[in-house]
Amino acid sequence: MAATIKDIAKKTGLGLATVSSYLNGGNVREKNRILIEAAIQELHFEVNEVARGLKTNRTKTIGVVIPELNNVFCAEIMTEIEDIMRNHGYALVICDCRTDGIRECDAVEFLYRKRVDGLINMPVNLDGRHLRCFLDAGRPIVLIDRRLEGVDCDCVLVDNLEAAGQAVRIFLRNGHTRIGMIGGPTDVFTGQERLTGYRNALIEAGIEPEDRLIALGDYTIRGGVRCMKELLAGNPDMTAVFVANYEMTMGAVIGMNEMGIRMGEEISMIGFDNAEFARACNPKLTIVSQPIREIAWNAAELMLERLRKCGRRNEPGKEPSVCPGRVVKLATGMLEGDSVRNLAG
Amino acid sequence: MAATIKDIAKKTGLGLATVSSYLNGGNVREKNRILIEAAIQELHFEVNEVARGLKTNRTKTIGVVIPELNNVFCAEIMTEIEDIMRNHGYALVICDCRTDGIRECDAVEFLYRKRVDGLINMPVNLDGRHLRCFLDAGRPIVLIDRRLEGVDCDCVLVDNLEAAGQAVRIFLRNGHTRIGMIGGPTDVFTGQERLTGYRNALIEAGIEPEDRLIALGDYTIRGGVRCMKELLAGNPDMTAVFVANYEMTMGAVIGMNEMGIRMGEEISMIGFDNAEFARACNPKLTIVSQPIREIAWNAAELMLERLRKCGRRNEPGKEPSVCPGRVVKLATGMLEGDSVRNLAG
DNA sequence: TCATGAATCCGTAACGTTTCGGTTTTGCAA
DNA sequence: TTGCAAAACCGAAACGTTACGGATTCATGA
Repeated sequence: MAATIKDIAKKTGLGLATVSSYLNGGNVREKNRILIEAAIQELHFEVNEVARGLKTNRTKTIGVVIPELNNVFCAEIMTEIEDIMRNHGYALVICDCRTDGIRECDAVEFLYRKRVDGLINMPVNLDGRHLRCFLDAGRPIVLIDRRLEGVDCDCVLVDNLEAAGQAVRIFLRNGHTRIGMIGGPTDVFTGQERLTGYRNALIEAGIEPEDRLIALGDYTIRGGVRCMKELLAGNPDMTAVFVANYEMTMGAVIGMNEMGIRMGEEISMIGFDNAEFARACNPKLTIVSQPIREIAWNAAELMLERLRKCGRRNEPGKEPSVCPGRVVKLATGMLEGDSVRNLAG
Repeated sequence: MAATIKDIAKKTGLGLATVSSYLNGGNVREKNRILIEAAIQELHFEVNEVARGLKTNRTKTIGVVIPELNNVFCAEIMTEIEDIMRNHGYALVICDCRTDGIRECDAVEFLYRKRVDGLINMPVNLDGRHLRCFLDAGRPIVLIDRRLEGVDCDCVLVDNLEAAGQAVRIFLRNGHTRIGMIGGPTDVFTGQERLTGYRNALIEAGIEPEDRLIALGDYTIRGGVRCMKELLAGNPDMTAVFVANYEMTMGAVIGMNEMGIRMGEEISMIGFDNAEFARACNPKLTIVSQPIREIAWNAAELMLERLRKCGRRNEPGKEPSVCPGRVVKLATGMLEGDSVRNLAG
């Protein structure tokens, strides 16, 4: 039914190879170019990417495994990456592993079998075992948001230490000293880093971090609610709380609401991510904002670069990706609202 | 490098066709089955889906075009659909068109060229012109959330009239009569329907809908803020507002906050979608909730059914998808919070 | 043991590209 | 005009699978 390269070769009287060469940007004599283009028009020819893929061993497709599509941070990054990659002819196959290690393994394996050219992953598993197949095959991997020890690949992170530090210092500047934190799981990279950043900033200011002021959740709304209630119950003297991700920020707000405590008056608060939610809070919530666009741009760029240099079937001799993994670390921002009370004023 | 079907044919001494038959669930003698399985183990063989795709003219991939990934409603549906489709061996290529008609066309064309087996679309364009290529090729389409006049394909909707009606009747039951509405664009299917539902419910209760109580936004947060402020400024007697999608609900809450008006006291409110946001509001927001799981399940099931019956290359004679488009309409729920004040009490 | 139908098996020809190597054509200087 | 390198062209052989039609094998009953 659909026209093939053969048809247009026949129609133009040219050879297969010439047409193919034209399609791939090769040089073709002017009059032949016109001939070919006319034939393509007339027969509505479009190259069969599958056949091409079989021959070139590239699918022009890249896989993505993320913990939760239904999560503004992930979704926003995906939107941006998808845009960039599609402009370069790459389709994005997105797999949501629901923050489950097993599902993550399954997803990676699925994508491997689908022969995606590369993998972008916001990892849930702590070791890189689930990435083995891509690593072994020399297909490029870019990690986002979380680093993985012992896995040599590109990686885009934010400066979590500094993000938490900034938040704590805002509290300090406004006269707060009993500053609580709702942190993430200590076995998650960002959870660790943000907690460390909080601790360091306190110590720098001469304040000894206290365990009773730290509640660790699991990055879920439910966890945020629980943590906030715990902190409130256990620390009547606490005046401020820093929350280390978006879901728990929402949870913390819910928790305060349910306890009948007014944010920004009785308890000051700094949350994380999602400017929209922050604006919707009353009073407006101060948050750490992550540079979504930059994260996405860097991830896409790292991936595209790898794809450009390596990946052909018969790479002559040398291993393709001997170039070691690069790490990009980006700065976060602070979106100031009215949720931090000045104790001096 | 990687083992092919030929290798395992050679290893086992069997023919190509026999191995292929085994791989596709055909019957093979017990001893050969064992032979083949051993060879597959030993050579780490896995079928090349691209080659298979070339031969069968199926990519086991389906395309999705949505207006906004960064939108809880879309994202949640995608998560569910992805899960189901992947369990059936289908990869999801998701394209975000950012609520832009041109981008939507581009995305559909991109997916068509990528030769996805089917298309799931939450359409932005009003006519179905962007779907032409899939329609002509007889590749299945499933629309979500919005119907398209004149396009014959499967479609999963919710009962928007009833959703809006329920909201209005809750207000009425609590003694409200001056009920405002923040609606979507009238050229968007759901926008139309929800507005009609609101109007009908009022008329049914003997109240004449008034234009001054209706503000139309563009389904964005910004729009929600603007509409809420407009309504508040123009209608000092208004006691309740129904908001017709999630983003505008968030906007409306922001708007009220910024005007210093307490939700559930001065103004009662019913929003849309996203139970999490509703819980985070103070007081808890009453919302219309859409049956995400059911929407996703139905869309996936409709798609899978089409894929099962049609699509092979040389369908003998008959057009594959003569079976006309089916429309599934699902009921919404109501998640009651404390944002509707009883004027009688 | 033989015939017989059913169940398996097999070789080969596609599917639509790219690529290898060799051949023809072109443009240009002599 | 001729010579010659460079540019453009070409056919055929892959890439790894499926599917057709015919060949082989099997179990079974006479």
